[in-house]
Amino acid sequence: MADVEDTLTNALRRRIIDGEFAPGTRLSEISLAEKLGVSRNTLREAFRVLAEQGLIEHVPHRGVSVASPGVADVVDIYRARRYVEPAALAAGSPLHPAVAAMREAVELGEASLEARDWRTVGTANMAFHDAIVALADSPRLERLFRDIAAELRLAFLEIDNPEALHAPFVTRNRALLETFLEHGGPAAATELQDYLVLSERTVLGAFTRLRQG
Amino acid sequence: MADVEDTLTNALRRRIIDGEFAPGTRLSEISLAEKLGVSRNTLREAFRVLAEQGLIEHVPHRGVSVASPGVADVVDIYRARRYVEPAALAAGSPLHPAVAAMREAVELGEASLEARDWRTVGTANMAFHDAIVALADSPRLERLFRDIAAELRLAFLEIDNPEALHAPFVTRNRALLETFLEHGGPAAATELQDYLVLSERTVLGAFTRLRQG
DNA sequence: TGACATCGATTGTTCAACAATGATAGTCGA
DNA sequence: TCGACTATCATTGTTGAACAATCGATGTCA
Repeated sequence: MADVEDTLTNALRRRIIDGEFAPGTRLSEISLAEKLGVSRNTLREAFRVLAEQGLIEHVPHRGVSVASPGVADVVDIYRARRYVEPAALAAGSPLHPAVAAMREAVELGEASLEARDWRTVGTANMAFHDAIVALADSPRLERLFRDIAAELRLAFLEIDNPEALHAPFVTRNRALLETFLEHGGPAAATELQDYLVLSERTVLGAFTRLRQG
Repeated sequence: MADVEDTLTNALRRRIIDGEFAPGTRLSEISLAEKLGVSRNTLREAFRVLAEQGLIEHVPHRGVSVASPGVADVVDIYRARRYVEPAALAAGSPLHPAVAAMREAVELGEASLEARDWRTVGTANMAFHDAIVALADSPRLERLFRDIAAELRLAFLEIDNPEALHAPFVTRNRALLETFLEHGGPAAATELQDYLVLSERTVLGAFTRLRQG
């Protein structure tokens, strides 16, 4: 299964994150297996992995569906982010290789902002925060962030107003990087705390508006 | 699979954590499936879940074996713990339901210490820290801790000197709980930082001695 | 209208088979 | 004798079909 299924798991993961299957979509074993050209058993193994990662939801005897994070999930995701990201930034070294990734993400975000390519702006924002977590040099924390970042992407898909969601943070990413390099990790960590509060508020606001109208 | 396999996954998980399969043990699909009375396919699905949780290691075409955490893993596990536990304690409320769980864990640890039941002492210690994480009210952080706690148990199994590993921390748990209740979260968080450093050093020391002879 | 029984579709699970891969053992040559 | 090579074999990866178990929907009846 490592051959076909590892590929299969990644392929499915990418397609879900890319929004090919909208959040909440039921994933039928039979039809999806046929569509992907694999057997039901192989597909089910991939399902278990993705369910464990929180990307799909598995209800016994009712099948799996793409996760559709709610307000509680978003709140918890940001709570987890506030536990990890500021601390990683505070303790991070400006000489760490991940700093280059941070800079690249900032620049990609700025370029995509100008091109009004909101999808890529969102990807760049996530890459920026991924790089922040990478400062901690902890595979386990990176894996946690990878999973919650994927969940957050699903939440973004539900909202479907990428400009409001991603655009405001390109400037903040640049500023945060400069604070980190010029004033050090602790100062940047404080700034990131506010950043995350604002980001959470933006997402939750969009969610609330979604429910009302 | 939810019926048989959810049970199956939990059963396997428990047996691994309990040390029925020593760290590093190869788990043959055929023989284990026969032993457990399930089919290979069903067992493989459980394997995927446990592999995702870090309890077993999966090498393509070579099967799965019980994880045997090394020094790097222990270091990373404690790094992750230092990111989560002190912050959870610092922000935790003394009125939180998890405080009762903390107290119960302390008392169970003290009783088991007197009975020289090191296995239960270890379980109680883990329950104590689990309760600390529960203070954060974050399902995702709890899941992270659940996984790394299980890995840590495997590391303990490798060392196999439960008294030195668990006994010293019963007193510290009691002290930490009292600090939390009497002087508040931040003070307790500071104490927990030192606690975790000491704990890590204890485990790593035992590991090093293990390699040398 | 609402409770109930029936039906159908899907999931849960098993089994048997075969391809692909990795490890092992045995062979050959230097 | 030793090392490289090859053949063999056991195990994993994957498939397809089959059947039981369960859920949801449909339709029936009071």
